[in-house]
Amino acid sequence: MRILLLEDEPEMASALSAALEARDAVVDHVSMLADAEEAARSLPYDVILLDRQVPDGDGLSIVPRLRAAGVGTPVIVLTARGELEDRIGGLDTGADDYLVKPFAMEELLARLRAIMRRPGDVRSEVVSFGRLSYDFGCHDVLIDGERCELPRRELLVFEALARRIGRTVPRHALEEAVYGFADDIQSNTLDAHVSRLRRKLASLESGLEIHPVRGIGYLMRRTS
Amino acid sequence: MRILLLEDEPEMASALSAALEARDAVVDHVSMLADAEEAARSLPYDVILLDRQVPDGDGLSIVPRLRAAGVGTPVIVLTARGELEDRIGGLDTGADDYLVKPFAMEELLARLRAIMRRPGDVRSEVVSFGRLSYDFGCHDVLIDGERCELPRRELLVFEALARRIGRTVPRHALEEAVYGFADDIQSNTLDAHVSRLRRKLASLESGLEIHPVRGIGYLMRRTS
DNA sequence: GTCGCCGCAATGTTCCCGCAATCCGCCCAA
DNA sequence: TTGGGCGGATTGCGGGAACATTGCGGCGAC
Repeated sequence: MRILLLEDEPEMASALSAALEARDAVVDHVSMLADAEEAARSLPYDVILLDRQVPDGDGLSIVPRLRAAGVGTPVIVLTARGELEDRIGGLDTGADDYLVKPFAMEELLARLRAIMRRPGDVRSEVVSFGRLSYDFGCHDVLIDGERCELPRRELLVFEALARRIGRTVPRHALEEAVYGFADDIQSNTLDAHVSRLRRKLASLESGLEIHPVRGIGYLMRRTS
Repeated sequence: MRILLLEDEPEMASALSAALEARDAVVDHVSMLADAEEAARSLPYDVILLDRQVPDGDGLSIVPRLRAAGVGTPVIVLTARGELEDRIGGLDTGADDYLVKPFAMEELLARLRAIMRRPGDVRSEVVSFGRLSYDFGCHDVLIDGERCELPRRELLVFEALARRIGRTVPRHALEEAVYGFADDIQSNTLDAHVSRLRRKLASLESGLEIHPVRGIGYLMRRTS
């Protein structure tokens, strides 16, 4: 496991490094924000551990920049700033977990294991695909920053496809996302919504297109 | 967002439900272990919230059973048992996060958002053979990360062979995988699919090849 | 009332599938 | 050695299944 550690207190840093390396992790330790951001951008770490108080700013500040740059590496914040609003702010800035110092090393290791059990990278609350961006939080579709209204069903289809952009979304998963479990749907209503959504994405020149995957479902990807 | 809530204290349960539903979540509330396990097995929730102390046991105990059954839904534990070893044990049992009561509702919501930023709720099974990888969940074949389209029948053949890579798959097992049990197939249709698949694997330089095993079936292995 | 979304169904379109004809390579026996 | 038989390989084609598109009636929101 490759770990990037941003921590400016030498004692804390060496203690963490030692404990992690004892668990067969490879730790890259940096003390400055800028170094951390550059390392995270250029190397594929499995997880990033961030201290908030570092000499050149708030460690948390690199998270949105990394997410915007497409770096989805999980982030765990380690900090003495443990007030409720700090924790909430940290998580909503894009961190995956938030541990308040002092913490038990065993708990950090357990939380690392929990994060490593999950496959794939984290996705930011707001995703951008070329001219189009989507905010999963407030369900807003923006094209060139302009809000674009979508009917409810089409929005649900879009959201389900956007969550797994570039990968096939099985038909039953789409039906589940658009209707509930109980809701039984007949006919080709789902296809109709997909069709209308597809046309809108095209006419808005959103840079996204929806492809059918015969016998399986649908897939959305950037226009090639 | 669909949430399964296991909580036996009525006050806590209704407070949680109300707060979550105010955020547009759909909450299924159960008070017993057995109900929670059955619901989690049969319905695809986005996240499961578990209380540990419920009348018929420890809420955590269903997590390993769900994981073993292939249910990968994220789990957040909400409990009064907040000792260090409880937290570590909870995380290592398969929980994704662990919140100790009393907690601030806002923090739970933030941790929910953090978990929902992740791409899939279900751990999809992905296998890699050199340049090629296959995702059994969404049925995507990737070569060097690039999605490669396969017709449904060929995909089913590939899937059956990939499950037993390096070992012979008998003809009847392939037929069963590609068609149902009932479906009766005549002629050499299966061979035709194998042939087309083989050609594609070769022309894509996937690093995989399909060999016939005379009188038995077929076998897929890495190119030697 | 009116506007717009939804579910549904009819119709058009595309592409896959099953089939079969033919070819190839291996093995065996005369 | 050679011809025949057998199991598999390959490929073109017609039918049909899956998907696309669009119009309509209904109902709910405002």
